[in-house]
Amino acid sequence: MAKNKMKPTESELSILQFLWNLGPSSVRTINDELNKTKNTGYTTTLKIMQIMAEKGLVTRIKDGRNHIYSAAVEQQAAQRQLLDKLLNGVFGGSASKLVMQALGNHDASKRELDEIKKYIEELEGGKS
Amino acid sequence: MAKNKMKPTESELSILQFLWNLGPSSVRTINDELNKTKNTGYTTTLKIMQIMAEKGLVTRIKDGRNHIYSAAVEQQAAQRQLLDKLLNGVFGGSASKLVMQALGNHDASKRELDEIKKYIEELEGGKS
DNA sequence: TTAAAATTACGAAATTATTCGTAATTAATT
DNA sequence: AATTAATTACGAATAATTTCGTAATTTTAA
Repeated sequence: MAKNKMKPTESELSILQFLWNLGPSSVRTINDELNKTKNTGYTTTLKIMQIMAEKGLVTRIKDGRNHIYSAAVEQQAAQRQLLDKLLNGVFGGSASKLVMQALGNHDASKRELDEIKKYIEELEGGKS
Repeated sequence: MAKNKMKPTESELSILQFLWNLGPSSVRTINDELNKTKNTGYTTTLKIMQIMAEKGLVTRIKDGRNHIYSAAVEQQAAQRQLLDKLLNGVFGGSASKLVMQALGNHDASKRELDEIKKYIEELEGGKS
């Protein structure tokens, strides 16, 4: 099983986040991380990571007795997928509503706001 | 029945979306809407809405032979909760990353971009 | 070299979510 | 009133996801 556009489940996503942040990691490492916030059995984590490998969400190599897993989907792709889901799920597809809500609630710094403004101007460059 | 903070499932969210947009509606109405994009049996929709009532996600009143359902969670509350989760979950808490990704992927119109820019300037007003 | 410890493989149980069939109920129509 | 049509209630089938027990394998240590 290796085809693209496989959509990660909730718990697959939380494992991917660790792989993105920590880089290639063993099951043990990931399971330890998970257990900082949620009690999860080792074989549970293992199983999910094995399933992820079947789906092509991660790759793995042997290293001694361990397997070392690496994310095989780009963080950006996952961000995009979740953003889509949120956008259509609860913002009625309006990106600008989402954006304004995000900015309003989360109090970005002036520098961030300037960055975004600049980015918008770039986007508008290709539009006007 | 149950208390708040119930997290809607995927299909519950799509029903909430219609209730938010259309206001209080019968099962028939919602099912018709759903069937514009996805083939869904009437009793399936009914069942999910009944479950939502048990969870307290919707309320309902009798109207003749029908029940009329209303969203019992505010759209904004749901937006904010899910946005927070996404932000901290996959965007490392960076609202600007999220915003730029949203704008980049979803190709807002020039008018929308202008609106957002204006909104940013308002926000900056209270910051400079 | 054997025993202990850690890891992987496998399968199946448990949980959660979705779908739908059928019976019971209610309202409208004749 | 009797028939028909629509809706609700209920329960169970299906599907998807998560969890975990146990056996097999591999490495480390005694």
